[in-house]
Amino acid sequence: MKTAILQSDSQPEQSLTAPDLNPEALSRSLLDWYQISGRDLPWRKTRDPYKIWISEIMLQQTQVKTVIPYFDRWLNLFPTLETLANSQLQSVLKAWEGLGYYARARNIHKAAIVIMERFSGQFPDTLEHAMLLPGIGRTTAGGILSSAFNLPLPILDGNVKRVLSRLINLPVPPDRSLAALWEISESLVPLNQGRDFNQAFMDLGATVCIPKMPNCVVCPWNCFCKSYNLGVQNQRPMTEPKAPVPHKTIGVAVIWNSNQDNSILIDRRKPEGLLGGMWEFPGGKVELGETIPECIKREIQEELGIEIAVDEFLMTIDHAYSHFKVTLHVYHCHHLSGIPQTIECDEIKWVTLSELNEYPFPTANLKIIQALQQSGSRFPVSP
DNA sequence: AAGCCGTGGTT
DNA sequence: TAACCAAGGCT
Repeated sequence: MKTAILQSDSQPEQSLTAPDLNPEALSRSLLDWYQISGRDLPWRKTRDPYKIWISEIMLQQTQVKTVIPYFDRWLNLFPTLETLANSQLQSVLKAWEGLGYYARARNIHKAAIVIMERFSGQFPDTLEHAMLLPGIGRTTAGGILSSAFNLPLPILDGNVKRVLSRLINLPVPPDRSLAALWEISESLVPLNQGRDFNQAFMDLGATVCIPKMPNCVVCPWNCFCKSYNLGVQNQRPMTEPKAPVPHKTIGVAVIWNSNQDNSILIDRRKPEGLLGGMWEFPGGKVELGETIPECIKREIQEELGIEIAVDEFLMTIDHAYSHFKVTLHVYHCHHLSGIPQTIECDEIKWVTLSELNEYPFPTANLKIIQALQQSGSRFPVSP
C-alpha cells in the first residue's frame, strides 16, 4: 500500500484497469466456494504432469464435456510420456480425430520427443522451460505447473478473462487489456495454493460466471464484483465486432479403382495448415460458371494428375471451420487413366472400405465414410 | 499484430 | 436457426 505522503501531491497511482482489490479476501472466498462447489474432473485425480499436460492441451478452446472421453481414451493408448514419444504421429492424430485444432496433436507429439531428448523424460517444472515446448503458452504452462507442482503461477484463459472483466467492470474487450489482467491474476494466486486457486478460478467461470446469464446470486465474489453491483454483468466482457465468415463450395471425389478390388483413393494433407497431416477424399473449390462434376474432374487432374469419370451423386455436407464455412458436394467417381501423383498432398493410398477406419480423417470426411460404409458401397455403383 | 486454426454445446 | 464461443497458441 502506498503511503499518503508519497502520493500527497499527485493523483493516486491507480491504473484504469487495476482497481482496489483485496487479493486475500478474494482468494479465500473463492477457495471456500471451491471446496463445496468445485467440479470433480478426471485430471484432478492426479498430479502427474504428463496427464495434466494432455488435459490442458485438449481443453484449449474445447469444453470439458467434449474432452473427457478423449482424455480417457488417450491415457489407454499413451499411458506415459515415453509411449507417446515413441508413437507415430499418425496414431496420435487418430486419437485426436474429431477434437479439432490438429496442430495441438502435432505439437504434443513434438513436445513429447523434446521432453525425452532435452529434459530426460521429465516434464519441466519451471515456467521458462515449459513455455519452450510447442503448443504451451503462458496460460497452459501456468495451468500445468500450478496443478502438477502447486506453483503460484497465474493463468489467463477465457474463464479468467470473463470473470475479471466483470469483477473490475472492464470497459474494453479483455484482449485490449491483457497486461493488466495478467497482473490481477498474478496478484490473486496464493503462494501456497496455486493448484486449488487456479482450478477454482476456472470453475467459477465455467459454472457460475458463465458467458450468458451468469448466476451472480451464488457467486462467492458477488460482493466484490463491480459489474454485478452496477447491474451490468450481462454487458461484460465487451466483445470485438467480428467479420462475417466466407462460404466456399467444394467438389469432393470418392474415386473407385476399377482395376483393384473395390479400393478408394485417399490422400494425406501436408503437415502444416488446415487439417495438416489428416487424410481426406480429394477435391477442391468450385470456380465461377463451373458445374460441380466439372470442378471435380479438373481438381483431380490438377492435384493428383489422373483422369477420372464423375458418376453418381452421393451427398452434400455443410460444415463450419474456424474461419470459413463450406458445402461439400460429394460424388462417386472412377479412375480412368494415369498414376496418382503427390502434387498438392504428402501421400496417396488406395484403401478398402474397412481400411478407411485406420486413418485419421477430419469430421466432415467421417460423414462420407459413414455413408459409404452404411450403404456397403461397391464399384460399379448401382441403384 | 491480426489472421489462422475445428468442433460441438448452448441459446 | 444461426450465432456465439469454449481451460489458446502460433506466426
